[in-house]
Amino acid sequence: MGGQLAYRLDRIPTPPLLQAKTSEEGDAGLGAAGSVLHVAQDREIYAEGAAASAFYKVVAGIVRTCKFLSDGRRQIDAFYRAGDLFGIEGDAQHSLSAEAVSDCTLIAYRRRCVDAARTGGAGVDQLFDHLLRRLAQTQDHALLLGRRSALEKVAAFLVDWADQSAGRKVVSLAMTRQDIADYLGLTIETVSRTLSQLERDGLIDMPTARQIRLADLQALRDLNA
Amino acid sequence: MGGQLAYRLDRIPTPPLLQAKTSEEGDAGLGAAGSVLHVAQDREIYAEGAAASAFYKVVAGIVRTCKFLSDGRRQIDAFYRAGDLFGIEGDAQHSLSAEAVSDCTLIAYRRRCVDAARTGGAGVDQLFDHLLRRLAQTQDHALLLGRRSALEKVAAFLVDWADQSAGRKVVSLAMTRQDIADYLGLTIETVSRTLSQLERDGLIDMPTARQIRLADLQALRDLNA
DNA sequence: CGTCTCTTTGACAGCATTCAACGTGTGTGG
DNA sequence: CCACACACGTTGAATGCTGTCAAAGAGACG
Repeated sequence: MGGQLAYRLDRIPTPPLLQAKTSEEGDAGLGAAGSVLHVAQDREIYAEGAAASAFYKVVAGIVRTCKFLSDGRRQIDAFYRAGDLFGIEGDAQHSLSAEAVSDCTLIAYRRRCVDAARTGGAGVDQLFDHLLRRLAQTQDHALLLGRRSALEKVAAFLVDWADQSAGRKVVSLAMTRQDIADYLGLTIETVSRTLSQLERDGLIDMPTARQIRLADLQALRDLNA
Repeated sequence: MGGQLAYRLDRIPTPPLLQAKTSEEGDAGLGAAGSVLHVAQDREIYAEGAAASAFYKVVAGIVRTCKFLSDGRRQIDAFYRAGDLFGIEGDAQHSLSAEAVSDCTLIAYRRRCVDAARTGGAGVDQLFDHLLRRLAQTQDHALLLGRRSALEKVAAFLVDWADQSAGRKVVSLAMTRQDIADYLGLTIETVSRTLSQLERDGLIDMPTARQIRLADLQALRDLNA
């Protein structure tokens, strides 16, 4: 567990640089104005511990939220896709950092929308739903991290990602093997080996490394009985 | 990962049997009446998937919430102590099961208190805080499960538990080694071995298996840099 | 004092990691 | 158009951490 240091520290992204555009637009759901911004691939959106002055909605692209240990080990908490909210905090500070997996378009909302909702304003219900769903997802993730084998983890990841991809059987992975590994609590090599094994066993096809066809979706699901 | 089946299935608790007393008492915080009930050690409070008709506050004793895989593998999500709330769900069903680690006294609140709060009623703020705190804790737990070694996990558990025990240096563990293992994503043997190693190294003393004195709290904290 | 559960310890096996080398794909410049 | 660099991904060999299987120790309780 020691040798990851130099290796992993290399991967820590550059400081935040939000190339915000000045456009403003309303948002029916939250009833609050938000400013659109673009973030380049691998750029940090906010750091763990940074002031939580805003939260975000993904318009396009993929976002990851993660935590780091002091020696560079990383745990990805979640990937966010178009339509997802992230960065809502109770504290004044963000408890995770957020980074762009691919080039992203986001809408930033002012934090006080959350505070307003908490005291009974509009959007309470929506925020509640979001928090409850995130909590349930994080609990499922903990079960996966604590009690599943590498094979089960990778299968679960593929099935989840496929479900979110409108049920299509070919999933396009926006993230690297390193991202997948840090999401599943594995190493990049184990992820790669496990995918190869799934392909040998006929459960998946990999036309390219980032394009995965789920040839036997049922078998993949069964791995997570 | 296979041989756990028969072994683990033995540990699944008996069906719910809430020996509710008929007393009623007001609760200043939530502004809602709750009924007091007692649950014996290892009894189930509610099952995963059961109707979430109520949520609970711990008056005395320790509660665990957990998830099971179909083969009996268990992941404990959290331990709750006097004053803690648990069982608040967005869905109609509980996403985790809850069990009494020790004999417990609880207050059950009607679920509609949550629904009322969601639509802007009293207690919104309190519920929000609870959810946000739980989410942050679960995210930390995921980092521990995914990226920490056995030694780091056990040290983190002891430090956490000590923090919650009013900072005293001698912690009384209400739970078994099996509970600790299922919380940390380890086996009972690894937990035991790791505790023995910490004792050999002088970081802790174990007068009894359930009484642990943190002899070198700083060193324990340093294990989780 | 025996029984039962919980815990500890030992020996061994196996899965995931580590370390290392080799492919593969893409973009750039000659 | 090809050569090269570079990042990303795959594969192999060996180590090691944690799990598995087994047995013995320690308390609690009747």
